[in-house]
Amino acid sequence: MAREAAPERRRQILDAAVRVFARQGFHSTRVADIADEADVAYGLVYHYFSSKENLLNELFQERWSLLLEAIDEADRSSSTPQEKLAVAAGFIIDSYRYDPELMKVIIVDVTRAADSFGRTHLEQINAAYTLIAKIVAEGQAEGVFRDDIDSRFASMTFYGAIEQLLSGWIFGLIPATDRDLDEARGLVVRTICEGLEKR
Amino acid sequence: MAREAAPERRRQILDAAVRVFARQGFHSTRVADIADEADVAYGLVYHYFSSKENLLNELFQERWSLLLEAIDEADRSSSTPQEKLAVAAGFIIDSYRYDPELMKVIIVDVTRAADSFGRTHLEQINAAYTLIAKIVAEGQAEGVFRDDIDSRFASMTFYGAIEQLLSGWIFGLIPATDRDLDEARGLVVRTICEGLEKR
DNA sequence: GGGTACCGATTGACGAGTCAATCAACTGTC
DNA sequence: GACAGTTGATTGACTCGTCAATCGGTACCC
Repeated sequence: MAREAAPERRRQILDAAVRVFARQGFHSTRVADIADEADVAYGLVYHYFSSKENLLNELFQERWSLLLEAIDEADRSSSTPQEKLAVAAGFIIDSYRYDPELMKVIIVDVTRAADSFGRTHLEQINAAYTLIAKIVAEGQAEGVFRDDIDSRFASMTFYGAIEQLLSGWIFGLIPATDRDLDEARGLVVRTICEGLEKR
Repeated sequence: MAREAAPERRRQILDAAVRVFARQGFHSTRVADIADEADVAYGLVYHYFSSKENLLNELFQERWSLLLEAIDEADRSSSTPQEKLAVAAGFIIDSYRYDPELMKVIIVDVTRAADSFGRTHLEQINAAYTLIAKIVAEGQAEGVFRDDIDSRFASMTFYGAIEQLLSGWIFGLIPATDRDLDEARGLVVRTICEGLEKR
């Protein structure tokens, strides 16, 4: 294998890891599988990453930090709380749209298994919930949202609804055409903000 | 170890498995850990169960079949769709209340990793979503629920919201006193049915 | 004595991580 | 512009711990 600039090789391995993790799940992928998928020698994986778990961490951090920024940005630049939530939901759904494999890995292997690895992930994950709770709380302060539902509680509900949609797409339980993804954003937000009942 | 009637021994091992799986996660528990926790010889585990995975399956089936029954029962015996959803939510929340360890195992190790094991679990899991969707669809047919939100979609949202609450409790991200659990049922249902907006 | 509960040492596979060797590209020197 | 020395990328065979599952056996009950 010809020499490459280090950053490219690193990326090549990360990308391969996403594909393999998505296909087999973290626990049943051998680092040999990753090396094969990346077309790289076994040992090289350890030249760039300290362990298999480290590889997963990098993937998670890379995407999750974008998510945190996006939610924060939504809070700062959108007007109504409904719109803020819509932007946040849109970002998550688009993350799935453009890199379903990465989102599958994050949801199935990280988000869920959050305490088998160190508590580091958990703090990051919780940060997202907290940002969403902040949006809800602001909506309540403005008098747009009812205040008999705890903002933290509402934030869990909102995030959970979205994550479940992704799970549905990931496991093939609900249709995931481009059109479905387009509609999903509005549907979650409407469900959570306006409710299922006729008004 | 004295001889026992087979069903008791079996139960003893299942109960131990729940505790260990909940503590360490499925992948990092050794069957020796389960045997120790159950105060039973290593080999006895294989006398009653064909594999470690089989043990997990049994635990899942045992609880999930009750869940399916409960939702079905809710649909048949409650009056309004809101109340049906409340009964379903209540069952899941109470499952956590009375056996948080089992629910942790089911959510963290089964529900999420649903396709690394055979597709069997997935069908069972999907059956629950389908039952909930049925309740929503009936509500729509009665004119109680709006019909511009697909029932299947609404069901994912509803279930996802509840599961996320359990996750929050499991990972210690939101308070889980008895009072919180009591309130949760009404809160999810109100959030999903009535929405966050002031009316 | 036949069947069932129970025991735990042993086996065999598997897979993460190591390491010594090789190789390709620079860097400076004359 | 060639040659030696240096650096760090790349290789993959090997080590070494781990663990699921097996198996040959004993104890007990009918």
